[in-house]
Amino acid sequence: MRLIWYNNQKEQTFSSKGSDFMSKWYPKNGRVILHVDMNSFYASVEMAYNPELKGKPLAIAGNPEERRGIIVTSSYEARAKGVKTTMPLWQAKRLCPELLVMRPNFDRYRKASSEMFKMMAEITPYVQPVSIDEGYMDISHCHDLGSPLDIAKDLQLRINNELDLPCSIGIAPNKFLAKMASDMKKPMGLTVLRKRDLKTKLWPLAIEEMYGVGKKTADKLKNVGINKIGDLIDANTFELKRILGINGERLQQRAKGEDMSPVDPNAIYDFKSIGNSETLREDTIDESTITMLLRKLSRKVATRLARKEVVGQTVQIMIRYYNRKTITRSITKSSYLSSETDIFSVATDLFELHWNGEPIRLLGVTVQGLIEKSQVAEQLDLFRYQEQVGNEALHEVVEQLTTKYGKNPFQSFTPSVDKDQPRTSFQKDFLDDFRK
DNA sequence: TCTGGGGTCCTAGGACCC
DNA sequence: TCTGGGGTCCTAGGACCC
Repeated sequence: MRLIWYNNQKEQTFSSKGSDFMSKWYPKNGRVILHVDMNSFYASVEMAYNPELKGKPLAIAGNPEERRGIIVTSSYEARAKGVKTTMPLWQAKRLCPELLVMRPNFDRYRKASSEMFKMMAEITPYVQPVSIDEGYMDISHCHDLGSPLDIAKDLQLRINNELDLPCSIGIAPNKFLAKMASDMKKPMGLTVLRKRDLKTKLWPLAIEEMYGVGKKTADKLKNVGINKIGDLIDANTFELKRILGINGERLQQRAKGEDMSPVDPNAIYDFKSIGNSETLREDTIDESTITMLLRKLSRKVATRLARKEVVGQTVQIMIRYYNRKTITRSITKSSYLSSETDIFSVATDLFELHWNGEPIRLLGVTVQGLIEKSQVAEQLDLFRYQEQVGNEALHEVVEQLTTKYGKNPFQSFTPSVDKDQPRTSFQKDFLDDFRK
């Protein structure tokens, strides 16, 4: 019997106790989640592309020609010499003088990425990409394809055989544990992390190894004597909440091995912002340089908005000064914008209003409050209707529909229609009805 | 010679409304 | 003359992740 992977062979023979068996090992939320994590992805793709690079210390760096380049990814050979992600290039070269450095070829990476996600999608539609090189899969219902371990093994082999790319896969009852598991063995690791493995495999890990715990959080936790993931279990929940807010509670839940968050294939479609930023070659106070960069960034953002067919309501700029002090300033407009001209104009206004005159190292432009272009048209419909029939008639219709649907998608609907936009499919249905 | 660029989520204060 | 309490939106900053 392979349907219950929680049991290894031995224990299965012990514990086949009828119904109790099912409830014990294939429980209420008996999910099986994989986390697939490509190993040193960019470097591996380059090696697959040019096998002569294999076995050599290779690094992909932001801007190899420039002073401020940093290591984005490095091969295991480079890591062995101490080269690490985010390390400045000059530092990496000092540690490893024979380091081969390439700039990123994003088109290659995107191609490889889409091939690997295709392979996952052949196993199940429940695939959630989280970045170019990692994703979750919910294979709870894939009994026909073999045991979870077999499925993972097959997938790993296929990615390796057909794409020449190594990956690690974590197998667990939820996303958090799967993520932690895929991290435990690299490269080409396959790690099963069951609830009953937590004590030996998860809890002894240093607290900073935990997903969601960065430097700041680790410091705060260590200050109260929490040094290992297991220490979170017995910690006082109120104390954790006091120190870390809602995140404290969540970390404790996860340490206990609990994480109900679903694998959501649609998550990638509701992005909330699109932005571009760039570090200048040299710190500058030259206004024409600044203007040129703001225009370039606005253009990039506008192009990406257009490609995704969305528009946004808020424009944010980011200024990083020579001393790395960074500020953000934003403004929300009453209408939506998406053109280079509009974004540039708002960004420039914000810049002129808030620049303190000190030398600038980096500028960024981001558009937030995104909605689909098509929904703006729907909104205009509403607006026109309001103008035609007046506010009261509009109210009446909305109220009728609210009764029908049980809730009103335009919560603070009156008096300004243009403030609220449909966001959910429910709202779309509502609107379709409304038009009639 | 320090430290890129793309994001998400959370917090906290003030404005404003009911 | 002084006064509640809940809710949402906007803005800025911080923490984290890849």
